[in-house]
Order: sequence, then structure tokens, then C-alpha cells
Amino acid sequence: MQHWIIDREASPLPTWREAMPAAQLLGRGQLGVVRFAGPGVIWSRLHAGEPVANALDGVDRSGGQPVVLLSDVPEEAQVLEALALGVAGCCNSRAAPEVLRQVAVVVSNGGLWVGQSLLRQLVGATSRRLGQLPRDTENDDWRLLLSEREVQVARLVAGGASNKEIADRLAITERTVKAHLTAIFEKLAVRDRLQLSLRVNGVRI
Amino acid sequence: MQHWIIDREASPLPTWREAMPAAQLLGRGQLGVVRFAGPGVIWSRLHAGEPVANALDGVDRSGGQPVVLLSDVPEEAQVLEALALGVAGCCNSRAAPEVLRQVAVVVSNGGLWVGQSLLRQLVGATSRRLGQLPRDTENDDWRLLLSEREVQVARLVAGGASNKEIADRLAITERTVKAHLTAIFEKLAVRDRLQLSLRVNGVRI
DNA sequence: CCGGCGACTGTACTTTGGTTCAATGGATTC
DNA sequence: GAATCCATTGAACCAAAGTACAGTCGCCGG
Repeated sequence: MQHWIIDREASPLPTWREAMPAAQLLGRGQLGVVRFAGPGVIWSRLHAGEPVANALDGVDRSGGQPVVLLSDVPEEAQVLEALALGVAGCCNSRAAPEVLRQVAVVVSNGGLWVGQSLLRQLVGATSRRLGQLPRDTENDDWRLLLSEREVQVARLVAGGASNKEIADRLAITERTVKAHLTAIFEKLAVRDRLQLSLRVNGVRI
Repeated sequence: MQHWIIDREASPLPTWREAMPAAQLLGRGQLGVVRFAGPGVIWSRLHAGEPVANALDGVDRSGGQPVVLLSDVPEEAQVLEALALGVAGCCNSRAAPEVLRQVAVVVSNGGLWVGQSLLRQLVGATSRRLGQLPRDTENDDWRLLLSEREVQVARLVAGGASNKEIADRLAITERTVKAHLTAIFEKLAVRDRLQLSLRVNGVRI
């Protein structure tokens, strides 16, 4: 896996070299000509005081490689802004090498990476918000009628996935996905995946 | 570091043994007499369909060890509920050994662990709440992008109707319904009726 | 008057979804 | 050990969804 590190002044920290010895270092000025190809991670450093957009400016993201923000002064608002811009993660630019390696693993597998403190805040805010809502349990009946595997399939369908996508995700054949779906339709008395989606997502028909 | 695994029927999965060969396995019945001492992680399994509170019931947490929920059927609401109860993390009970080891490292250092899909939702929910940058506008925008007739069709599709049903309801041919749908998919940049339904019903994708 | 847009429809086609046969292996239960 | 449930897959098939290409009609603004 390739690593590309973008830094304003091309001043890499030693920890980066340790975590990614084979990384290619790029100054922001060189970005015009660089095209990222193949699997890898794009790391972009944000110096203290800089606006978040600077880190993404001029970065060719058509290759699909995840971008990780290396922030000198990480803070929650900055991280959220960066995530909204499509960044796969943010971490302290002075994070330890093993942390950087872990971040790379997570984001290169399609995951997001946020720091522990931000995570706590996100969780706190959300659970507080949920606590105020009346938790309707009657909507959960569908899960009780299905097997574990069927619940997994139902969730993916409800999220808009095609049979092929579900098959890939669960590492089974499309045929098996269809078999599960037929069973689900029967058990929940719905006629197709769209009505299943409505049921799972709690939309009254 | 010590690992304690609590399971209702003391039926450990082989992956657990692989991740934590020296773990001590406990049935729920034995909890009355067990006191956790020294550094370590308490893993508690939640079987499918069980209320979250079961996993914490009778667990002596005075020792300060983090508790991780091993859920057979992990889902967002459950994870949030568990976190509100003071759990340090939740993961799929069938997670790979290396994942379990990683979870152990994180939580034993005071971190929280949540799955990638939940993290995405938390980030999405929070950034939507803070700045209305990403989907907030998009979500109600669908109507503005469509013609009057297309809105009617979109609504019926979102409610689970088939093309034939829509045609009958609007007194047009099935062919015309398809034409409207093709236009709708194009305008809203979705690929099929299910994703359209999610968009119209305001479900986060 | 013309160009563009929206509503509407036809024929023909490809793709995806879903069902009907059928079968295997594991786990659990009686 | 038989019975049952679950997960898995194959081949074949039908139906629904969706696309491509093409065309008509009415309305509206320049």
C-alpha cells in the first residue's frame, strides 16, 4: 500500500517516516501534476491556524484513496468540518507511529477515524438526544421474527444495497441472498425489498 | 492483562479463545461470588433478542475494569444504550480475533470502541446538527429538483407502490411511470427506487 | 415562429429481483 | 435417530424494473 504525504513546506516529522518508510512526500506546490494511482492513503498536514480547506486544496481525489488529515492542533469543530469535506479521518500530526499505522488500516478498509475525545462527545450528544425521544419498541418486532443472518440481510437491503452488494459484503453468493430474502418476505408478510425497507426503517405504510 | 468473559450459557466462541487464550469464562449464575481484581477487560455477551441490561446485570464493576459488550446482533440503538450504561465498547460477538485484541487495547487505555457504521452515523448526525453543510439541505431538496408530476410519482414509489399501481393511481401507462422514474433517478442522482425511497423518507444512507 | 420543457406513449431490450424446483451440512431438539 | 431449523448453493424460470431510441402534443418565453 502506497502512502502519500502532503505538507505545505515538505517538512515531515520523524514519526511519519517511522510509520511509513516508503511514503512519498509532496509539497503543496507540486500537487498540480500529481495523480494518485493504486491503493494507498493520502495524508495531508494542516498547520496550526490554517483553514481546513487548505489541506484538501488541489488534491486530486479521483483515485478513490482515503484522505487523512494530520492536524497540528486538532479540535472537534475542525474534525467535523474535515469529515464533511469527505476526509476519512483526522489525527494529531504528532501521533505515535503505531497509531498512524492503525489509522491507515482503518481508513484503507473504508472506515472512519476520529480521536477518542471526539468520539466521547459524539456518543454523549447522541445518546442524550435519544434519551429524550420516546423509544418505540413496537417497531422492533421485525427483528424477533428473523434469524440472525436474515436480520443482517434485511438491514443491508433497508440501507439500499443490491443483492450483489449484499452478497459481496457477507461473502456469500447472490443466490443465497435471494434465498434469505424470500424467507424474510414470507416471515414479515411483505412483497418486496422496498416494503421491507419501509418496515425496517420504521416508516408506516 | 486479565480477561473475563461473561456468557449466559458459558458457550464461548472459538474466536474468543484465539484472541484471549488465558481468559476466564464465567456463566451469569456465577456472578454473585466473582470479584474482579487487577487490570483487565470484562467481556459480556448479549445473545440475540436479549435486553441490553442483562449483560450488565450482576456484574461487579467496582474494580474499574472496562466492560465490552459482545453482541450477537449489534445495532446502533443497542450500542448507544450500552454506552449510556457505562460500557466502554460494543462489538460483534463473532468479530475476528485481531479485532477483539484491538478492542482490548483501546478500552484498557480508557478509550471507547464503537463500530464503523455507528461512527459514521454519529459523525453524520452531529455534523448535520452543527453546520447544515452536507445532507441537511439535500434531504428536503428532492422536491425542489422535481416537477410536480415527478413529485407525485416519487411519493408513491417511496410508499412502496409498484409501477403498475402508480400507473393505475395516476391514470397513465406503466411506460410513462418508467419515464418519470428515469428522470427522477437522474435528477436526484440515485440508482433505483429503493434509494429514492430512502431519500424521500429522509433515511440516512 | 421556434426552441425548450414537461407530460405522455410505443417498441425493444438488458438487468435485477424474486420464485420454484432441489440438494447438502451443521446444530438442536424430541 | 428422526425431525426441524438454519445457512448455503445450483439451475431454470418468470416478472418487474430500468434503459435506449423515438415520437406526439401543449405550453411558454424570446
